[in-house]
Amino acid sequence: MESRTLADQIEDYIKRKLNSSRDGVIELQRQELALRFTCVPSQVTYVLGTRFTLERGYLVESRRGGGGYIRIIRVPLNKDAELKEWLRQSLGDYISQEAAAGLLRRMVEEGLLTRREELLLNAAINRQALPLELPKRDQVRASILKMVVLTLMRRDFPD
Amino acid sequence: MESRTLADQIEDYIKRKLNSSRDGVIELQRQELALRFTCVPSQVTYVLGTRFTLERGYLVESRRGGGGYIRIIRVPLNKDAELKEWLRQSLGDYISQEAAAGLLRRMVEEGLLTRREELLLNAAINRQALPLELPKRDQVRASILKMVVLTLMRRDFPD
DNA sequence: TAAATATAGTCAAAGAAGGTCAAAAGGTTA
DNA sequence: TAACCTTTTGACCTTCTTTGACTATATTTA
Repeated sequence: MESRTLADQIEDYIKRKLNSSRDGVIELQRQELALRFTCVPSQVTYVLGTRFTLERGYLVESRRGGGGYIRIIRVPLNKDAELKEWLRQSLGDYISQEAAAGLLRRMVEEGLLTRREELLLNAAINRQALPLELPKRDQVRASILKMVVLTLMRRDFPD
Repeated sequence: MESRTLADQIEDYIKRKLNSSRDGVIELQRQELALRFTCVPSQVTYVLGTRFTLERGYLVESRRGGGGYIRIIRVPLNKDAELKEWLRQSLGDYISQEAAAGLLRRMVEEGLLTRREELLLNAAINRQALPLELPKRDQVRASILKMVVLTLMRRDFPD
């Protein structure tokens, strides 16, 4: 498994908790997590800031002071207008390999792509697959992804 | 046969590790290898870039920062000399959209790809998805397809 | 209500990888 | 030997993680 760093472990822990919550919402306390993983509290903040972003489909709310908490909400994307809007916004004229991989991963999580499809498309937009200089490479990648998304949204695309 | 440059030794070492791995996937750390061979880390990068290429049937992934690693994946092409030859011939350095579509279709017929995967990959290598001038476009298409095929042949690729 | 307590947030520095690029060194070949 | 290709090195860059000092805000208590 991919829990090489503390941050990865904390990420996994949170995701497990989210999975076992019925409504995709959990609350936790920063200090408690820090104790559980023997780290400074800001480590938790780091994990939230890098892994539980809106781009990746999470909303994080919190409150300070006594009785404070951090609430993590998995944001569902309902297959239509929202999804298109999200894709339109995420997919600019240029996109890095990392951002593209993030988009594909999200699509898998939303049930739009299978794991196999993700791997194949990741291969197709991989740096090594696009022997181009840098502004151009990110541009072509964005172009490919747009086409893929359009295809995916065609009425006659198979389930 | 006694070339024995440092690069050759490192190459051999990595290949031995790959051989003794169960699934043709290993992970290593650049710095660790550099220490083992008493060389600068970029020497390892050089070996990877010259010996563990797509053409030779290897995929290389990596991650920076704490917990960083280099993952080397060997695609078992030798398993199937025919397939290898077929790919070498069909999939040259350049390939047209039509020929590429033919390959994908063939792969579906062989049970290597699903219909959905074919549609998505066709979208990805479509003329419109590759805003490039003509010699280049066919070259990038060939590159993408190679990457996709290699990915498909990874031992750890899901059924 | 003021002070104490309990949380969470921010930010920058330090640490831990890997990447890039070009020059120097070493080999091969015409 | 000159030209060319491959290997070796090192300086510098980018990305990601960990840590801690300091800040902000909410609740509880005196």
